[in-house]
Amino acid sequence: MTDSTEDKIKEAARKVFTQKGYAATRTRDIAQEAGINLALLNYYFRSKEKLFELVMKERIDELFGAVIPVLVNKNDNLSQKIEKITEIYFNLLSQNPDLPMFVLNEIKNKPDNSHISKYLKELFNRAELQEVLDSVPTQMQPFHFLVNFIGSIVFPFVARPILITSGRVSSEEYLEIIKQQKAIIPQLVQNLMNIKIEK
Amino acid sequence: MTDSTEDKIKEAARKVFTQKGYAATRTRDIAQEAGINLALLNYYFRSKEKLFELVMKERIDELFGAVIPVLVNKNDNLSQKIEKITEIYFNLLSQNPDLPMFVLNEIKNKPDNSHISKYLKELFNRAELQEVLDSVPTQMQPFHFLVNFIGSIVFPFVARPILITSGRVSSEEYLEIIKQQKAIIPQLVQNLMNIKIEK
DNA sequence: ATTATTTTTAATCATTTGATTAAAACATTT
DNA sequence: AAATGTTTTAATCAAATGATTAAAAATAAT
Repeated sequence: MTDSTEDKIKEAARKVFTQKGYAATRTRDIAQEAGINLALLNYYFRSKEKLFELVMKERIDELFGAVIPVLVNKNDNLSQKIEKITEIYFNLLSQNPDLPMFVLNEIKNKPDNSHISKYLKELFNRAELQEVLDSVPTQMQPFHFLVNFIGSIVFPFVARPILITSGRVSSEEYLEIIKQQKAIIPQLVQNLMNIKIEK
Repeated sequence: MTDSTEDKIKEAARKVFTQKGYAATRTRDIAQEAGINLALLNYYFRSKEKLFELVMKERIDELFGAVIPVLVNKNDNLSQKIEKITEIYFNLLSQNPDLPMFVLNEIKNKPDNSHISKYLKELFNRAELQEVLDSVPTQMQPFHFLVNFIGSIVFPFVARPILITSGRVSSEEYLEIIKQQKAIIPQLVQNLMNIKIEK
């Protein structure tokens, strides 16, 4: 617990921004969460906006960067990669259920933030990604395949608030759904590769 | 174009709230969008919060209510219902791409708003829904099936901002993905029903 | 036409909010 | 220990924001 003040603020910002989103977050919330004087936030990070961009980059890294090592690894074949990515994502999202919604929503809200969009472009245009996508035996566009694969992982997490709030699913049942979803992903992906596209 | 003042405000609120979310929306934005004096917003709707709840209910209705008639219709069998629901959703979301993210996000942000949660509970606990779910021949929980079905429709829309901003997909290519996604939904759903669950 | 009622406006209020400042407290160097 | 540099605090600012008010304008009722 001997975090530097700077780290305490960044950590608090990460938590509050992710939970409430940029617009609903008050710099005072962050200061309180970090247990520091409000002025220190500006002393270390200049502005709410700057602090946000920092956090946002880190969260994007967390969400997308985690799979890069797997994609790059030449020892794994496609189905091994898919298995590992699934494993990584279910762990990551179980620990950070708000993460995907946060990133999706903030990118939607500020699509023209140059820092962030530049960062995203770099991540999504890496040669390694293209290489793996090219190796997918599918009739649909490889990127379309990716959307479905990732969607089947992410959507149950994004939909959690509505499932719980609707009262249709208890917290325990929700966990059961997540667990089962993880188990069936290999089948879902296999089925995806067998999808027939009519020309 | 002879909308009443009240309707003009509600329409503007619907637009701005959906686009920017509750927290980022300024009542002045709504007033300007509606072309009315700011005070009229409070005159007709008391507060930002009240106006928001009104809009939110309508949007929830739009997002979930549209499929009720299809579910209820006794003349259609399951695959016909799925086909019709797919059709309805792709049309709805093509016209309202921000709608699902808005609803998902705001419910996440205010899960304990009593009005809204009560409304959601009613929608999700209708007997008709249960009846249809019970008719799905699947090894997974019927509600889990629903999450995957709806996810394969909604996720491509939720992911749009990130796909476009990443530069990996042009607007035209995105439309192509959506179009193809719609076309393969019957296969996806069929595959879903064939998923094997190990006990 | 006059009065009453409803709708609209401009001005203003009280809070909230992001940010700054000047001084204090603390740490480091000489 | 004195001087210098860094971090922290309390107080404050200016702008933004949701909301109200009192008067004006428009509409309806008598």
